[in-house]
Amino acid sequence: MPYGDLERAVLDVLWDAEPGVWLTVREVHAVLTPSRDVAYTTVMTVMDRLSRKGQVIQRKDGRAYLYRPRASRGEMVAELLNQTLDDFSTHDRQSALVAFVGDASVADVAALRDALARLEGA
Amino acid sequence: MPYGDLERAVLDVLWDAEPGVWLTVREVHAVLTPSRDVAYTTVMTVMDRLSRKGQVIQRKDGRAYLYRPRASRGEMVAELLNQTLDDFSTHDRQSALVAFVGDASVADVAALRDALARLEGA
DNA sequence: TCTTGTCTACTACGGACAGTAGTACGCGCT
DNA sequence: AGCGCGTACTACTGTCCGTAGTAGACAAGA
Repeated sequence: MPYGDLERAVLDVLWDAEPGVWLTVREVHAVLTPSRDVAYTTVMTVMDRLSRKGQVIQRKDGRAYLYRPRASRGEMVAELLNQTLDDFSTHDRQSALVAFVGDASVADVAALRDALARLEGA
Repeated sequence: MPYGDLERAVLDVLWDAEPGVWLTVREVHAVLTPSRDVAYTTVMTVMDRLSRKGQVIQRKDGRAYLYRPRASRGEMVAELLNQTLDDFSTHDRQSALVAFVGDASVADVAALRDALARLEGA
């Protein structure tokens, strides 16, 4: 698993915000805190690390930093999928995709068909 | 990245063997050793860890252990893809798949179409 | 039977990554 | 001038992985 548990939780908060909205550490912490008992500074550290890794974008606003995800959830997951494919199937990308489709749920298959159809149209 | 560099190299060796063939540590080490200067016991440790993690299957043959991958490369990569999707897109699997298809190379798109067509036929 | 070579089992260490968080310090407002 | 918020810096822990040595079991040859 790339990215830890808390990192993903933070990303989720950012992704669940309105697109284009920037959040402060305090706001993210507030969202997280009912489900996780985590210190403010911990959230800060994690968000800082995510920004170092390029997964979130940091912007200064007065004294505080504002954060927003670098890409949407879908885009970022798509990148991860590609990276997995790159890392593991140097030669054999095809058969991995075939196996993936073979295992896929009905809903996933529908989503794939749909996306491919959309390509067709464009 | 799940699995380290050497772990993947070991898996690659196992995957590149004839399907169904069991390999010894020595054999894997022999394949690896021209490209990587790595000790025999290192390969052994890695293979042992992979078997603890369930990625390879260990079978005793006399004194030595024989190893074989738990699944084919394609199957394992497909699992990883699914896991990424599960971990990250609790709600939003669809849009991740759409983004993935949108970014995909021509070859990947062809592979997907092909796999879907095969499903259709079956 | 003694020796030597081959395997495994056990142990260990260092670096990276992630969760976790305290402390110190700056800055603006009251 | 002091309080509160926010960041910067630092640090500790656990896990994963690369890396590998050493000890001990056991088989085959001399």
